[in-house]
Amino acid sequence: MARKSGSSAEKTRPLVQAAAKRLFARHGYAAVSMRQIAAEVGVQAGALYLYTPDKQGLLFGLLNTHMEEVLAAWAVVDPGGNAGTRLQAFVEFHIPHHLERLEAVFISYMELRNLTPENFATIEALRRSYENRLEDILKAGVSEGRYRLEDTKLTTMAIIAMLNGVNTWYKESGRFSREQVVEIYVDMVKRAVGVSARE
Amino acid sequence: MARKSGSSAEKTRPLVQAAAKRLFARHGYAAVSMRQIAAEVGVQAGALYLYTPDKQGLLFGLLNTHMEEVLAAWAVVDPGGNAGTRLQAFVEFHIPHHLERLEAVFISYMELRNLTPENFATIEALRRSYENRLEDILKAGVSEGRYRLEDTKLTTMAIIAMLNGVNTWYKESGRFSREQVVEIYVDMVKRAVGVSARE
DNA sequence: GTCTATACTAAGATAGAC
DNA sequence: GTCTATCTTAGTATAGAC
Repeated sequence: MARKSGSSAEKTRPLVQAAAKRLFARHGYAAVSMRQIAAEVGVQAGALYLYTPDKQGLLFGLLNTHMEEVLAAWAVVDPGGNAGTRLQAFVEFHIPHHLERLEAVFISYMELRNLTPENFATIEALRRSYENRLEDILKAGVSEGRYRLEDTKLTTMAIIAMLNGVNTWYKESGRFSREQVVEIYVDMVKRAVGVSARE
Repeated sequence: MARKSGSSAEKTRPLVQAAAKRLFARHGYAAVSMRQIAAEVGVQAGALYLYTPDKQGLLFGLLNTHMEEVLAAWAVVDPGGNAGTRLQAFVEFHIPHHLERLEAVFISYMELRNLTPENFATIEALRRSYENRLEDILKAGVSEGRYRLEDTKLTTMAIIAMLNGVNTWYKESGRFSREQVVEIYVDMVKRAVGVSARE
């Protein structure tokens, strides 16, 4: 049953994506050649075109997968309930999730301008969708009279920037464990939205 | 006295830097060719090598100038005195200064990996130096018993990330003026370091 | 499914005329 | 100080053998 020539296609495909992710993250999309990616995988440049229509397709595939994964993962752990609980859960989700995906996150911020306009629009919509998850929490918190903040959109951007910043400096070998970092950021975020640290 | 052939060199040099800045910011260092830069300036590719040893020199020059400018500008406006005054001044300096230099800031974050190791070390040292200006304020604030925060280094990184984030979303045509954004961020930063909004 | 070979285009940098 | 011309290298992508 099924295909005869076992074929290593379904082994090679993920290898191509992994190699592209690693190389794009390290050297940048524009600086990486199809030959380099092929060399990493251990095939010839021409063989890559079995798995992607072109170089752009590799980049878009990575970013699209990454964004959909973030959204799906948050949907799973979102506890619902009051804004206080959800805001804390969001920080506790966001930091470790993104620390686990350093390369994809890096590419997502650096290579947006190398997407075609259509692809850019798709990724941008997903990103906004994720930001809206946070803003909805802040809006709910304001409605509940729980937060004291000037503007939910602006505060959303400030919090996301702060949380994403962790990816740029966190070292596994550093002074803080991930759990400690998360705890400190939970406190900082709560204070930033106008909740006392010990609610 | 002085040179005979008036020469437009001292007019062309800044044009080259400006064109490189604009193009690197828009398309990325790796994606921009010397021919494109030359075309923007209105000279031939070969002529660029009168003003830079190579493409790398253009990138390094931009980043180096940018970082030294930030440090010098803060040194001028740093009010000294107590940490509360200085922290507010830092936020009021940082946001507009960086909004005025969108392209240079963008390049400074995106193109670090395209610097040679030596050049990277130089720029990185300048960047750290700037971060230390903020951390010193936080340390002073802690000594003065003014702030309630877990860790000055980590809080420094969080604040810088938050402030830099403004560059990614601020639009002149948006709902807030720069002054309003600064005011809101001053409040958020003060709360994040553990000071009540109305100190 | 992968390889070799190649068409085509463009890159960074330099030499030498003007 | 700038131009034209060119060297050398490397890029994306495709065709066709195996």
